[in-house]
This record gives sequence, C-alpha cells and structure tokens, in this order.
Amino acid sequence: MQKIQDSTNCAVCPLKSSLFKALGAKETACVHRHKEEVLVQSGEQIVHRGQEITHFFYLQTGLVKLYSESESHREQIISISRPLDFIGLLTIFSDTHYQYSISAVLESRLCMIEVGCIETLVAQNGSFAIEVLKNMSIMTDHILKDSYNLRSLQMRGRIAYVLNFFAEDIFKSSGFELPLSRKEFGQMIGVSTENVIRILSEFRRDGLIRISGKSIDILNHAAVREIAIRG
Amino acid sequence: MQKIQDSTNCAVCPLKSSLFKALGAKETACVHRHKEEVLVQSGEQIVHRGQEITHFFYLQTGLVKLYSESESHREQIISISRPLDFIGLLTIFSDTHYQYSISAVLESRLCMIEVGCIETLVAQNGSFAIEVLKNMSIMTDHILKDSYNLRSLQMRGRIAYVLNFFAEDIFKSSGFELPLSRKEFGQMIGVSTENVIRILSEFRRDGLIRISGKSIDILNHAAVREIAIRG
DNA sequence: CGCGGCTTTGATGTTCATCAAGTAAAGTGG
DNA sequence: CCACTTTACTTGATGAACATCAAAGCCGCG
Repeated sequence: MQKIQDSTNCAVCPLKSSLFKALGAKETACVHRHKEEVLVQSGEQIVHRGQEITHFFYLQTGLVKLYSESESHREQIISISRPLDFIGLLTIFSDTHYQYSISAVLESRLCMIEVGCIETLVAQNGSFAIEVLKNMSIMTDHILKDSYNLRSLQMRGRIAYVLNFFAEDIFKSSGFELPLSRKEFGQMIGVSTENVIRILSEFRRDGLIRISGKSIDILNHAAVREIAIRG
Repeated sequence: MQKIQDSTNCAVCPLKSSLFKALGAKETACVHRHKEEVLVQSGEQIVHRGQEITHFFYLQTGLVKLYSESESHREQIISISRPLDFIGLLTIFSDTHYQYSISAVLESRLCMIEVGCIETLVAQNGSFAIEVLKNMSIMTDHILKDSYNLRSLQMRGRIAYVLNFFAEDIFKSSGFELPLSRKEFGQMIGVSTENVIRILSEFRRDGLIRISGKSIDILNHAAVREIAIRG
C-alpha cells in the first residue's frame, strides 16, 4: 500500500461523486485535508478484519473485494466494488472495528477519508447526510438482493449470475478477463472450486461461452441470462 | 389493519427510541403530526412488495416478518423484527417502491411515520441524521451477518441457529411458543419444510430440546449453540 | 362429518462437496 | 536459463446432504 504524494485536489477531482456535490467549498477543502490517496497492488490486502475503523474507502480505479474470513479458513466474498463505489459497509457508522476484510483484485487506486471527517459533515450538512444515506442504502440493498437471489439458485444459475455480473456490471462487454481465480469465483456464490470449473466447461460445450484461462467471452447472452434467472 | 384513534403523543411515548432522543420538542411534535398508529392481526400483510413507499414502520409490540416473494411462489424470510425495531430496510432512502413485503407474525401494533417527515428531519438535524445512520446500519449489518453465517452452515446448524435466535434474541427464554409454521421456519434458512421437521425430531431424540406442536423448550443450550456455530 | 391445511415419517433421486490424481502454469533459487 | 517447487486448473469417481414425492395422521372449521 503505497501513498501517492501529489494527491488530487478534491475540489477538482474528476471522480468527485454525487455524494460530494452537496458540499460547499469549505467542506470540500476539509475533506481534502483529511484524505489520503494510495495505490495497492493486485492481491494486496487493504483492510484486515478486526482492525480499528479509521477511514472511509473510496475506489478511484481498479477493483476490490470485500470478504469475510472465518477461523475455518473459509473465505466468503461479499461484494466486488467498482470504481466510484464506496467500499465497505454501513458498519462504519455502528461499529469501531472492521467486520470484514478488503483486498485488491486488480491494481487499484483508493482515496481514504477519515471517518471523523465524514461524521462531522453528516452532522452539519443535511443534504450531505441524505446523500450518504442514499448511497449506502443503494450499495447495501444491492448486496442483500444478490444474496437472496443467489440463495434461490443452484450451481448453474449462480455461475451464470456471476458471468452476467462481470459482463454487464463490471466490464460492460461480453468479453473480459476474469479478475478472479476459480476458487474466488466459487467463494462469491458458495460453490466448490471444482464445480465452478465443471459448469464453466459445460457452458463452453453447450456453446454459451468461450473460455480459455481467465479470458471469457459470452456467446449466447440471452441463454446465460435465462439460466441466471430461472436455474 | 386498523387505525388506532387516540394515538400516543410522541413526546411522552414510552417507546421513544434512542433514535428520537436527538429531536427537539418542535421536531417531536412534527413527527407526532405525521404519524399514525395501527393494529394488525397475526398473519395480516402490512406491506405488499411493489407498493409505493410512503411510511417508515416502527414496531411497538408484536412480531413481524420482512420477506421477499418471487413469482415462483417461493417466499424467503429476510428478517424478523422485534418491538422497538425499525422495520424494512434502507431501501426507503434509495427507492420509491418497497422491494419486500411485510406481514405480522403475531398481533402487532405499529407506528407509521411519513417518509417525507423523516427526510426533512435528517436534513435539518445533524445528530438525528447520525442516529438514523447508526440505527439502519446496525439493522442491515445484522441481516447481512446472519445471511453470511447461515451460508456456511448446513441444515442442523441452521436450525439450531434459528432456535437460538428465538430463545435469545426474541423471547429471552429457553421455552417459547414458536410464532412460525414449519414452512416459514424453513423459509428463514433455505431448508425444506420436511427437513425442518426431521431435524427438530432428531434434536428431540437427542435430548437437546423438548417440543410439542409450536411450543419449544431448549434443554441443552450449550449443545444447541455449539451446533449453530460449528455445524 | 368431511374437507383443507399443517404436520409427520419413509422412500427415492438429484445436487453437490469432497477425495484423488494428473496437467498446466507460474514463481524461485542456483 | 533451467531444474524445482508451488500454486492454479482440470477431470473423474464416490458418497453425503438434501429436496422432492408419496402417504398417512392430526386438528380446526364450516
């Protein structure tokens, strides 16, 4: 995790999300003083579960995963965050320590804002508070929706779900480099590594996708989507 | 769903949660003007998925379930709310229509506050905004935690989890009347009705619980807890 | 009394994790 | 740069976990 020295001025930050539009010049300057930008390598861990909560993480470029690690060595991936997303959960407001861990899945650039700063702004700027609520709300709802959707699907459906997710939500293209190992793929959806591979091969045999190593091409979008909904 | 005429004055409401402590007299009066109290029968549906979002629901007494109903006739119970809980999710801030349905599991008394009113208060009172964030955050985190805990357990563990939940979180007693049918029990944790019954019988044979119809007694608390964690 | 819903038990088949074993790819040190 | 180790990927075989089907008992209700 490497600090970036000449960090962007928040006032002119091209990534300034809708969240910060509600802030005045003085408030934006305050954010600027209490933030720090960092660069993390692919695979590098950013937050360890159990650490004290100090910062809000905002993803500028790259891709990160939020996951829970239990003693039993079983990781479960909770969500994959895209650029412009806030990473992490509402936990930030109700807890003193991170409940989950965060790692970079691709090389990523993050903006870290001190929690105290965010809290102050929420307390003093109403529209900002509403924006934060909306933003967090959307993110959490998404995670929950996925979680409950997946629960009603079996293997094939879950795997199709993930393929769709990467094609439509992350890469916005039917061809992409899968940023996860087969193991991580399985951890997103509660399927064993071996079966992830088996089903992917099956999809290939059936002409739904082309796949070689990490590079995936969805050939029959309609069919994959259908499986992700029904199967 | 029956309106209660002489509704409680919020200012002296014994149920006034921590959430509202941040409000001044004028603001509390405003809540009072924009709220309504209702009584619902056990089994009665309170919110239908797809309806426009108009109110915040606050549970005074009773027990309600939040659940998703899909076309395929498969309900999934997302959470059971206890008195003093806000019901529903953050969706309220990010959406215009309810994503999930709400039904009373026991006869319940609810307080319905107009969303507009809450939004205004969040915008004008910073400490209140923080309280809302904390509150929602705790609730959502809980749901998510349960969801991911359950995912790593198999049948026996999940069923023990629910038994614990009712004994410790809801009724605070090792003996209680189960407010759910066997089917609903299964819908909380993604287990078929038949297997819920089978495992409950198994637990009885093993001397972990006493059970007759809806009335349940946990005899060996430690063992049940152990199964809910490991199994 | 008889009908429909909830509960219970047994039998059956499917889905899926796990084990085992082998191949490919990717670091590592000499 | 090549042997060496390790890690990721892949395929097949096996058994466990679980849903589903079928049938019967139970209970409240018109």
